[in-house]
Amino acid sequence: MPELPEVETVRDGLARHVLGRTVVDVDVRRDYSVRRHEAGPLDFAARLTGRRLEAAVRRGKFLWLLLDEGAGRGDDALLAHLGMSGQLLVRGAHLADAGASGGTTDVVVAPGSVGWVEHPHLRVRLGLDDGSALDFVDQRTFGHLSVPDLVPTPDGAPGGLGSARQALPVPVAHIARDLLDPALDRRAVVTAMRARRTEVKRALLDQTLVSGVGNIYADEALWRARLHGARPTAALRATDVERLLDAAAEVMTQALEQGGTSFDALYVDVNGASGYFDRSLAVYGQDGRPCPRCGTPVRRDAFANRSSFTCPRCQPRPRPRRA
DNA sequence: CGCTCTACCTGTGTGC
DNA sequence: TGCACACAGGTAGAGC
Repeated sequence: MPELPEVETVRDGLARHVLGRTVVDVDVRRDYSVRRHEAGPLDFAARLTGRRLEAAVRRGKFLWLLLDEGAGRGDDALLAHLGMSGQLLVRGAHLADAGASGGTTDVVVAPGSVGWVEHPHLRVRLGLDDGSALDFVDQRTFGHLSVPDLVPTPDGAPGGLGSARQALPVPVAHIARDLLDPALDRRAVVTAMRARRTEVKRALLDQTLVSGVGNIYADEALWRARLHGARPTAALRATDVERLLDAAAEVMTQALEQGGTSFDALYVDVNGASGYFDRSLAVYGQDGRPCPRCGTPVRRDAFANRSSFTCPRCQPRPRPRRA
């Protein structure tokens, strides 16, 4: 599933392959994929057509492409959330000269030409001015695209953008900075998490506290920090929370490095953890397999309509608290 | 307001 | 073989 490292891999690919291009055609194959664009698919297409893609920005699991100035309107952006199966694929002619970044020898086929195979889960296609296409592909349709306005926030934009771009897409305004954002206030996150009256895994997954962590990396981070996700945040020491945040940042950085090395230059692609990080997962999806640290079989438990994976020895479950 | 729970989707895998 | 159902899970919004 696309969490922060996978989304960052996509952002990087977009930054290298589509910036400077202008959208010349918008083909929404499934309206549901633009459901968050409240003015509807026609308005979505109208707002994008003729616009130039100027920067690729990410916060947590949200990703957006800043658009050049629209006629008589404020700043806006093409916003994407990949959900659990979304992909952004760059396909087409301009990749022929992308050898410097990817070294690919693949035959490049223009969209629509002989030999072109369209992805069965293509939801939205953006035709670009060099004959290439940016495809939004999403099997399970939890992902979505929209073109929201940018709004100034007290928090400001991620990643050291210029002051003219100190703004976030409306749907991202409430999302906290992520663990790889240099401007993240770690101490404030620790304080906020400990102030919560909930379990630590729930707090780690709360995108308004710190963003980018999903179910997979939450379990991996908790395992690295030797904490059970059911531990009450209020009972944790500050050093426990700091260790957890360090572990989460570390595991996501490592995943990002692996994702980067396996990145196929022909695609701006993401297959989620199943694509390339599987072999490095200590506990997620590993029920019954030995814990890499102590050999105790990894355990799977129900958690919030999904699963949690833990080592019962390294991460002892807290004693049930009485109210 | 703070926290928990569910709806939203569809392809894949499993059990009967 | 075919059908039913569980499962994967991020987010918004409803509910308490």
